[in-house]
Amino acid sequence: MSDQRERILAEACELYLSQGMGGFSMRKLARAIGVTAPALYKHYDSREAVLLDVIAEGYRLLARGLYAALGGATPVERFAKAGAAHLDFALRHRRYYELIYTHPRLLGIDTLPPEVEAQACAIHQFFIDRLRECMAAGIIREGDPKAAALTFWSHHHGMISLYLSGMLTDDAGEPVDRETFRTLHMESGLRLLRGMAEPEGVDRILEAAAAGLPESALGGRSDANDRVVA
Amino acid sequence: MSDQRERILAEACELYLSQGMGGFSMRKLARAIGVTAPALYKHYDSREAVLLDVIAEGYRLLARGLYAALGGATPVERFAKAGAAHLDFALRHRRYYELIYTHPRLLGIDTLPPEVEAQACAIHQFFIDRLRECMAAGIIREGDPKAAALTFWSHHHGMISLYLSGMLTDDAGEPVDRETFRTLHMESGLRLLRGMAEPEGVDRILEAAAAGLPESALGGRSDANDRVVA
DNA sequence: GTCTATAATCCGATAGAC
DNA sequence: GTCTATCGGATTATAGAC
Repeated sequence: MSDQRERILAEACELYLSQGMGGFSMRKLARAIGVTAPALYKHYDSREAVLLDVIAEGYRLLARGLYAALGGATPVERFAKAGAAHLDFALRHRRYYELIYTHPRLLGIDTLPPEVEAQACAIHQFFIDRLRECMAAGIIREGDPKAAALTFWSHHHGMISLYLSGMLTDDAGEPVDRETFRTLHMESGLRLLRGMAEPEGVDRILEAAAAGLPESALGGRSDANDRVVA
Repeated sequence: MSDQRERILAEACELYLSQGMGGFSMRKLARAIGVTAPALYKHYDSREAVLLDVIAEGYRLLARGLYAALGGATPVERFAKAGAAHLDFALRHRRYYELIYTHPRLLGIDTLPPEVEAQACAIHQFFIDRLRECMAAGIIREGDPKAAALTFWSHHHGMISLYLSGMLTDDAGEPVDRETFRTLHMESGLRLLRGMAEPEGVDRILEAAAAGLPESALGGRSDANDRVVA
């Protein structure tokens, strides 16, 4: 990769990070670097190519943090470090985090390059492996590591996503700050590990859920979503 | 509200729903309705005004579904119905769901109107109330209902978000279909209720997490995010 | 590799006739 | 309420000189 191409990528990241998708145009990018827009096309075929490279950079950064967790001496240490690394990534590089967890279609991208897809799968697999070895070590309840990783990952990502979207507010209705969020995140993680229901409560909830299954209770017209989702 | 204004709103939803933010322009909207762009300005002051109305419509739709859950006879039924209504809303109106859980800044909106903010808070409060009455009924472990609602909500939203962003894939790497997702969602919810860790595992994880706290393990440069977040 | 110039297209919004 | 015409601006991308 040429020096100039590196420079373009770095500045594209900076630009995206500071202004989001709205600020991401070839003209602004060129202006930030100090050249004119057509010059960029000597290094990238299109705007989409630049964006894909920014996404790939986000994955590289996340992967670097996650794999550092492998330095933990025991399964439980690696598990804790992996969770911390993922959270740190989201808090320190929130734009990259949003980019990674946004459906490519919303970014105007039809399909991600196989190399990036592979990295996304690798991250998923990384969490599965952390759960698997914690099960073997008697830390996490035995079961399907893939299913357990999904539960863990969902809770983790859900909290981060709610925080980043500004929906986590304190009693005064103001968005919580970063340190408060870290505390909430850890407390909630503990709740996930210990379980939320009273022992006999689980069955009661199961019954209620099963009873309500047949009908789709939400009375709304069926619109374009069906097409989009299908 | 005039008939035409209703028609504009309906078509704006449809347009955003099917094409995402990129497809949401006054010109495309006018074309979809069969008028010219300037005609829209007789009904809405600006593009942003239309977008805000679409968002408000999403909240109305979600709220309608959630409050139908109050028809449940017992706390546990209302809890189960509320979860099902939220999931149904996400699956049937995925664009509305994305819109509601997207930071307004990413949509080019500085501040939501107080009326919409209030509705967002009401939804959060709704989940808290469901948890509170399940605690009183001995279904959910006693504790702070607000904190418990956050855990429940995060897991719920996290799974939906991962599914909608296309990150949930089967063994062949293909995105899972809707029915498979419903199954995964229910199984994962059960795992959350029962808890993931072995009893003695919780303490081990706590130790490991506490030991790793002081340093931010993720070695990356500190970039524009800090400015954005602050 | 970079420039100027330009093509082609899209955007939000307004003025004024009907 | 809707139209035509238009302003002023943005965008991606290309052609061709240097």
